[in-house]
Amino acid sequence: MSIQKPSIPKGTRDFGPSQMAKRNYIFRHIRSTFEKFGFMPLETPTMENLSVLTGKYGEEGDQLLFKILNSGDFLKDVPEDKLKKDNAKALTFDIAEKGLRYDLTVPFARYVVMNQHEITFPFKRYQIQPVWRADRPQKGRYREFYQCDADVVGTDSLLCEAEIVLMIHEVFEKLQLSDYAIKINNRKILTAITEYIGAAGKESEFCVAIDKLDKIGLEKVNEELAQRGFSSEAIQKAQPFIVLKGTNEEKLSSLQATLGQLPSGEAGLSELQRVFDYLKAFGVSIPQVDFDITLARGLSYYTGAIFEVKVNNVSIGSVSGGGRYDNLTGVFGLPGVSGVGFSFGVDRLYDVLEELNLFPSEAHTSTQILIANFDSDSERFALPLLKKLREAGIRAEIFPESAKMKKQMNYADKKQIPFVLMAGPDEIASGQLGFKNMITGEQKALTFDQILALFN
RNA sequence: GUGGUUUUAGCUCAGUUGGUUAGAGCGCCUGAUUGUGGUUCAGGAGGUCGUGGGUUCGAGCCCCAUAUUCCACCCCA
Repeated sequence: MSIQKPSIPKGTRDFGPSQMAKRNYIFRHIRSTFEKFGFMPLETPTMENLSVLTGKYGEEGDQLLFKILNSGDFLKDVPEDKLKKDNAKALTFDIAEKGLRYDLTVPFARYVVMNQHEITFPFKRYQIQPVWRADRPQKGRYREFYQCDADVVGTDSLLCEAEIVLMIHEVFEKLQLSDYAIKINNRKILTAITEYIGAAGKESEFCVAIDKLDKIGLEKVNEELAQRGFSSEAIQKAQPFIVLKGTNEEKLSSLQATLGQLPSGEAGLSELQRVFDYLKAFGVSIPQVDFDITLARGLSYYTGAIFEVKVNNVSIGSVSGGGRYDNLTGVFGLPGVSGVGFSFGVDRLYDVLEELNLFPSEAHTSTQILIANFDSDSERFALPLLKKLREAGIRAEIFPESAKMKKQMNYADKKQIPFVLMAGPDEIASGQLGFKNMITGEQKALTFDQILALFN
């Protein structure tokens, strides 16, 4: 057998100990925030039946699904005529009946429908699991990445939207991020705009174009609108909306005169107003909240509020996003359940914190005390001490063999272990153990109880 | 999915028009120092030049294929 070079699939990564320490630092803060706001954990299978996943993310999304090849002779029951060349698409559902989850929201909706009789509504759940997308990878864009979702289903209350903003704010505060924007908009407002400019029904084309304003500028956006079949009159009428400026309140009131006349506009504007009112009622001021009329978001299931969070001055895209979906469970046979949720992208948050150098040194939690191993007698002497250290809640380990002191010290240094405990023949005889601080290099002779007392 | 880009030691990178034995810094190992890391000094190991083909007397360098990285589009966390 020839030796093969080991490799991992495109767009996936290994996470070593120091990376895991930093990732766990992010997970910790997100999880504790979700729990503080009353969300309960949920996990769903890595793979779903393909029929659960398809058709939920638009045509583009379906193409990004990873499909799982059926076991056994997967061609056995495929009709002859489907096996022709250039027929891969039609063949897909015959040879793959399962797929890897693309996000956490659709599996959640599936779970809600399957467990509707046990669930007490409103149902608040959080879910931290990896998702897979057959995207072309780039920086900050992976084929396997973690999402941290929090959703509430079974209530229309806009209090949920306000609490989502609060949770984002809290997590970012804990991660010491302050220069970011929580962009918020409402699908109903976008609908109203297309109606107002006389292009009703062309909402998604409109969204795709204006979503790029930041990136390509007004002129190109207008070009794109024209390309997508908007009349010059419609584009003209859309201008005031695209370039809308001012505070969130100013934007809302200036839109009242135009979009407020339309039912969808009225609904969208008042919903947004309610969210702002709730935030005010909480007594917090979150200057990062920005009503951005050009925020669109691609996922087709959003119907009300939409969110997106972007950290400023970094090379990474949005790190969080979400919105309200009025009828996600409808396709699974449970109509009339409204939900709202959002998701943190841990992998992108990681890249952001790394780029801004914001990981605290406490992010690495390693061993606190290493016990040096001199010989078999000292090893035997040390084991009860090691047990006592651990019982006191101290992260401790003994070097597993009586290697050269140089090697053991080097091990402690590389692993960033702050203290080394010396209990060799001399120390055992005198009862005074050597306790070395690896940061200062200072070494003291102390009894074991004195050492324990330092960590109480 | 479309177009481009990257790949040479563990890491970051040099490598001339195709020409002998492919280099550096850092890291790693050994010793100075058989009970002390991080500093210093001396020595050492480590490469199928992403992979598979091709052109050539001769390929790290040219050609083809493929993988991978990153970028733009598309879309998104």
